[in-house]
Amino acid sequence: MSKELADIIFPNITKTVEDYEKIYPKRNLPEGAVVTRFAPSPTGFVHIGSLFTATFASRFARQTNGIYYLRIEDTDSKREVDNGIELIINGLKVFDVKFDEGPVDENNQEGAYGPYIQSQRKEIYQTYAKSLIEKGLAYPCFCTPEDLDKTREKQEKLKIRPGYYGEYAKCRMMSESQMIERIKNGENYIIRLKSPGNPNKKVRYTDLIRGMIEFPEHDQDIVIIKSDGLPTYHFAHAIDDHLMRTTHVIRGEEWLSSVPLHLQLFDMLGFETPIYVHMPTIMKDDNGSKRKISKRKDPEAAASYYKENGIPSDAVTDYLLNILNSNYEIWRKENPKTPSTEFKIDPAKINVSGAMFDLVKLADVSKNTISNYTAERVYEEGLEWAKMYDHELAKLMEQHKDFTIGILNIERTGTKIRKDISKWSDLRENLEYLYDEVYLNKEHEYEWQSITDKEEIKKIIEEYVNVYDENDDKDTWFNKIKDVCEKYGYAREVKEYKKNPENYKGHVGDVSTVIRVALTSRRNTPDLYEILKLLGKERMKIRFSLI
RNA sequence: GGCCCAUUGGUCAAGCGGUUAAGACGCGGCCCUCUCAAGGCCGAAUCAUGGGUUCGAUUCCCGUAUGGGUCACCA
Repeated sequence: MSKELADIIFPNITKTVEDYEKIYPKRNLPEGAVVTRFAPSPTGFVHIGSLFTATFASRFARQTNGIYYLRIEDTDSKREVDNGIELIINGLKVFDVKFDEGPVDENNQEGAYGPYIQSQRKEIYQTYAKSLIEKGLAYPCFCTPEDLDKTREKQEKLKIRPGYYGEYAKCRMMSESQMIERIKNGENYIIRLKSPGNPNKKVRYTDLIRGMIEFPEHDQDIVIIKSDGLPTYHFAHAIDDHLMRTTHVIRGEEWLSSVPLHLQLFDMLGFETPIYVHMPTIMKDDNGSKRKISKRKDPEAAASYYKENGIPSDAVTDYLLNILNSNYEIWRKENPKTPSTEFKIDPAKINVSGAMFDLVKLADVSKNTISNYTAERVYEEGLEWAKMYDHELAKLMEQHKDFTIGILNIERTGTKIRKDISKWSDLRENLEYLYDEVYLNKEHEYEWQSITDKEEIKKIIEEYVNVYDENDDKDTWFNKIKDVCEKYGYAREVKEYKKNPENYKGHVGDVSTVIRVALTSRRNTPDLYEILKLLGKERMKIRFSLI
């Protein structure tokens, strides 16, 4: 019936929808396998919310032995960026999100359901658009942007729902011969869907996370093919997800309200509808009010922020998993060293309302993550970070590799693990004062505590130098400090001092602090015995001589 | 504004008609301890609100408020 019109609009389309059904057959996958995808615009920027969604989607596919693929949605040429595809792939790889199919770099793609770049699928979309026109389910629209603005203004004035529908869908009413004539005259046009929806009727669908949702039917004649011949998101979504045999459409909550349209599209195209999964939006606390975490205002909205700030990607993943399924935290506590991929995500446990992104909590998660690393791993990852963001530190770490690993290994083995690093940028504070070239070339403010008298300090130090032996074991070492205490009128035990404070000038803690501060100029350090052993007696003496 | 979604401590949240309303982060205190970090113990702090339904509502229903999303030839 509308074959003539369809042929005039798409004269070069020779394949049919049946051809494509054959080219992209149903996937042969085990029962329950989830086929899903990551479908970004190639802006190169990976948003924390996208990472959240991708983390869930990739694991969900993996745990069902399904497929996770990448599809690039580049139907808006205005938004593209150089190397956009690689930036996305690499940006996600860092967080252990990998694809089974899709583009692998700017020029290559893998998988049997491609091309996976929408701009390369123009003919496919047009084939389906042509078929819709043939069936009288779509039509060309000649309205200019100005025309559209005018109707919108009119609708706003009248306080009625804006849009291209009902009596406002002017071109829908046009006769076919008139359409053909205007096309032949060379007028510009786009293709619109002839929506059969009735807004007084309801559509229902069940979201995997949200349960049943009811909407009025969609009745707008939305654009499916733009004037550049490329499809709009909605049209491409229906066709691609059908042809790529997607079982689950996992995407951000912002798409929720277009579900009625998508359902309609699948129906008109004769496709089976996928299962929809709308992920909650990650929010940000902005002076007491809640808002969507934003690329423009919040640096932490970029997935790359965490790398720059020295937060291990494992920690970010752990935190994200934490807001994804709150039972993850308990699992993690019971399985501190198991790869997080072993955790079975339950989509039903995903919270519907968007979580406020909490950098403080992230720091805690990260602290635990790092505490489970070996000293070597801390060294390697820390160095990798420092090479990018703290060159001076990187140089020191490289020059003193074994020494640095030694420091990092203090209180890292056994049952009582030290947890004082939550990000690689903490490393400078933790290491710097132990490198001689930094320490020896600096004026120091000594943070003496209870014993502040210079003469007394010198006396203690001198005596300590006399008794210290690098070969002592920890007990012997500590007993020698206690001997110094006794000699100068300090209690050997803190408890003893607390019982009879009038009998002593102080206790072993005070004396230890003197040694610690004389050695490092600071009050807080890891285990003194270990530090002394790493530094050795000679360097100890040099440091003491500075006070 | 229309439509849709949500609402348990400051934050993440368990809960799914009867509970002293878990747990984690953060905060405060104590303990442990050579300092700090950690760890242990304790504490302050929560069911937005008004109606129903019910013997009984945090839980079910309706309204209100608040927050969020969405209404393009952007995705």
